[in-house]
Amino acid sequence: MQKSVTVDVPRECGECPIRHRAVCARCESDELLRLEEIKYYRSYEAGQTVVWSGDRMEFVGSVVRGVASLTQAMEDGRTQMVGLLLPSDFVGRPGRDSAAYDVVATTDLVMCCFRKKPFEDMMVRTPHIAQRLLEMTLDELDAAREWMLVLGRKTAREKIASLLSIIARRDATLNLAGVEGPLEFDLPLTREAMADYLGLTLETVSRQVNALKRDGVIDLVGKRHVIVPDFDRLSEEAGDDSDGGMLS
Amino acid sequence: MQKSVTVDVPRECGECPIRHRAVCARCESDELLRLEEIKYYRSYEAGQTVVWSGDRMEFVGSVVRGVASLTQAMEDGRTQMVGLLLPSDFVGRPGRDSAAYDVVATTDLVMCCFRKKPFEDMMVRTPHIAQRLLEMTLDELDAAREWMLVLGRKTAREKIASLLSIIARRDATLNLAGVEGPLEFDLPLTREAMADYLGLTLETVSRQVNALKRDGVIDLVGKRHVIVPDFDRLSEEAGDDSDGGMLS
DNA sequence: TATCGTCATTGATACAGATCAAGCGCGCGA
DNA sequence: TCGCGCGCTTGATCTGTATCAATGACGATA
Repeated sequence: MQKSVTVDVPRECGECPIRHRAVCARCESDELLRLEEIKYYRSYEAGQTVVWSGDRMEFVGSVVRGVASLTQAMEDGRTQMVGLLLPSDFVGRPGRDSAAYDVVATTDLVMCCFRKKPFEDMMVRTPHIAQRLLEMTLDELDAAREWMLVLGRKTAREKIASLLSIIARRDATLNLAGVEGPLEFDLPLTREAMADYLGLTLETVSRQVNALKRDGVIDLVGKRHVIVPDFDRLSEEAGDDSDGGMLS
Repeated sequence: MQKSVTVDVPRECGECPIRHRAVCARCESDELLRLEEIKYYRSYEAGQTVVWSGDRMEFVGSVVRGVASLTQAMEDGRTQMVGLLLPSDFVGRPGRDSAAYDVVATTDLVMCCFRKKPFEDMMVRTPHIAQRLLEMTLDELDAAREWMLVLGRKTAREKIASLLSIIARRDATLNLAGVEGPLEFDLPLTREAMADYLGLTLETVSRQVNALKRDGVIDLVGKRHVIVPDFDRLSEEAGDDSDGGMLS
């Protein structure tokens, strides 16, 4: 049964919650107007696939609300998440016409889409967009490299702590969030999705999450709501330099 | 003892072996002239560190000859390679002033360097450079994501086969190389560097390389020269779709 | 209220790859 | 020519995580 997703989207870019972080962040108001002409919103419900790997990409766009994941699968079913897309993140590669990864909504999702061709045309004429996209891509590359360290060298416990720390950090920068005091957030991922993110099985994820809880590193309300009483402690468990490194 | 590295570099960009693949690939001849004014070459010998993570970056640049690696280390010494830089690859991030990773020459290395500030200035005025850098960064991101699947989900044997396949492919596109017939190349990495690339120990790397040899998937001349009699077979061992996917 | 499905937990066991420990082979400098 | 060091191999053993197998908890549907 089709659950109806309330589409409560800004009508103007000026009011958009991701206005200052997305690919359009650097646009002047006239550029924004032209973007507005080619944009449209689309909603997906949790679990829905946005694009299948190999399919023709009709659009590129930004996550406005919700969370999506980029995953890659082997023929025998082994699956690795290769991107976690939070609000303001960009989906799609200008210049390529078929998707390289599966894009799946892991929560209810709203995307701001641009038909691919007009967007590409606009990118050529609008350096502000290309500049911002370069910056965002470089950030994603950094994130991917941090993730490679997690996948290649960390223990299961450190992997879980790393994931929680990454989500906590991104959640904190997205919302207001003073750095001090207990952090608190909802996990946007099932245990299985966490396993796909971290290169583990869902059983190991479950065991290690509960171990971190037993050890007081985190607290759980239900299965998805996480409280982090001491972020430095969590960073330590993640094996990160204890530089207190909030912010990127 | 300082081994002298013969610096046999092109004097003009027009004769440069990476002219059509590097960050300057799209430049017109007048743009190239301006780049030539701010460029200089630097050589490193195998094993030398080009930049330390956290250090101030004085320059950005391209690998002209040789191989370098980008690595990240944890406090306790665990090390993960996060980038393998072959000729034409770009080092450094415009807009950031301290290095995020260690850059180490894994073979003798020649780099074409640009002082950071003048290059950044030039990037603003020269869309061709920014465009090409975006394209290259997107390619690197794709490579990083393929690598994440390797790190997260593949067995030791598949990891080794994947690495060999990646190097064979890049080597083939760099040189002439018809697709058919046995491929042949030198491994630019020690067993330890391969282990750091793949999230394994050097012992496991050694065992699996020799296992692939015993099984006839590869042949070795000495310890570093690899012959691949059947590339499809290698791809299969790597767990890749047997789409015969040469080229990206 | 009963039933089903999804998501998560928990336990027992197996195994791939890490770890610990020699030992080899080749190039280089003395 | 010897000996040393580095890169690599090989073997024995240990262990962290996967795998296999129930079971539990909750929300939705009938």
